[in-house]
Amino acid sequence: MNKRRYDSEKAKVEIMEHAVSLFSQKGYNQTSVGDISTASGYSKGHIYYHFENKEKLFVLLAQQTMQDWHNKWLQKECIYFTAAEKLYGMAMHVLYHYQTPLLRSGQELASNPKSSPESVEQLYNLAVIPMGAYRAILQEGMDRGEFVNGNIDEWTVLLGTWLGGLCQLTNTQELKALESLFNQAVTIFLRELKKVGYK
Amino acid sequence: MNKRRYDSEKAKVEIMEHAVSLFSQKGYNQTSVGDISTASGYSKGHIYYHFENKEKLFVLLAQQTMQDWHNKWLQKECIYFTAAEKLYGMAMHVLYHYQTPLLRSGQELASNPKSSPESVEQLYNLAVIPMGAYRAILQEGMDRGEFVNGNIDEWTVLLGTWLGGLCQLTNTQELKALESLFNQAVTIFLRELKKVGYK
DNA sequence: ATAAGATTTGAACGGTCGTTCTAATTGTAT
DNA sequence: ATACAATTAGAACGACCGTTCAAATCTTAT
Repeated sequence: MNKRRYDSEKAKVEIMEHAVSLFSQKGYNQTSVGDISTASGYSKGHIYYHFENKEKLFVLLAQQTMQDWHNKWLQKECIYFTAAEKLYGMAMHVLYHYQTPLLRSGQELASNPKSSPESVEQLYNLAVIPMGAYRAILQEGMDRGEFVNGNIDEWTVLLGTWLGGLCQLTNTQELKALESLFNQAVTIFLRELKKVGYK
Repeated sequence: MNKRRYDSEKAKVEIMEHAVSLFSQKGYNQTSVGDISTASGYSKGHIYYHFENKEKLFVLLAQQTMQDWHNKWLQKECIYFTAAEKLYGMAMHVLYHYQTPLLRSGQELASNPKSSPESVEQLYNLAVIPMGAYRAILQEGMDRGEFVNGNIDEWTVLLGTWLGGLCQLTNTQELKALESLFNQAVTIFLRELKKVGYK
């Protein structure tokens, strides 16, 4: 509104942005609250004014990031007609927008016995979001006869793990160079989904 | 030989065994030298008598584990005749003997800017071992006409990432329950490798 | 028996980190 | 102008961790 020297909400957002960046780059344990303080320009005390503790901050960021990813997909999904097209589109959406490094930090937190069980559960629950998105595409393909009928849960997991595995490559390679690999995976997977002439 | 109260080699082995277990369970950063000391029953100082530091100890364990895995595979490989059989066998070998949790700890170490570049490089070099094993099978299959010719590097990466992705499931599910999933992945992959009637 | 070397311990140090607390500063309503 | 609440800073703490070191204990060769 008016020019106020204090804008707590802006500070909060800035802290969160820098925290995401740091957690992604350095992992959960190696990112200290001091690091976030230095990067964002706000004091450590101020971070605790906005967030209960480091763990809760991270879980919030992970949830928000995953929701963002899913919302972006729902927005983009309608530009594709067939389920097969959606699979290729999803592969690119995963490649370019899935925040692999951040979610790997989540595994760090989850594997720490000192982490609160609630946080761990909340992080594990995040995995159902992409799986649900994959499953929806497969279901749609089966419903409209584009894909043969099969064990949809099994297919969902197979597709999810493959895309997840491919995502690990984003640590060491350029995204652009990985496009053909992601597409190739979808192509191979589609050959199974569209399998005809067998029974 | 004779009953000696001190057996340094035995102590070293015991320390390493407990360290592997702890690194696998809790990750690299969350496993302290004190933890290893308590679990193994030897003092912290004694650990430093055998190993230069925590980082070097971990790299050694990771290398040894990976070598073990590969050696076990080479031993087992000869019981399979066709390349396709080897792929199924490899999938089971990965499921039951690939030490996923330990290698994830390696990512923790590698993503820490304070880790020595040598250690990071040594850990990254470990990834070539399974990839080489996958590639050898694919090459053999193509050589003997079992698989169609194709981009072997691409196929190797696709197979490796898929198995790697599936391995993540070992954190939350029973190994036995994952067998069919691993087999299904190989089946789908084989359909591409054996593709006939297309061109 | 003794000396020299190998093995093992446990205390101690320096550093880092998550968190808390108090005080200072700023905004807003009176 | 004053009071009160919101915001921010920074010092301080208690805990933990990787590492070092000097001393104690044990083995082996003489």
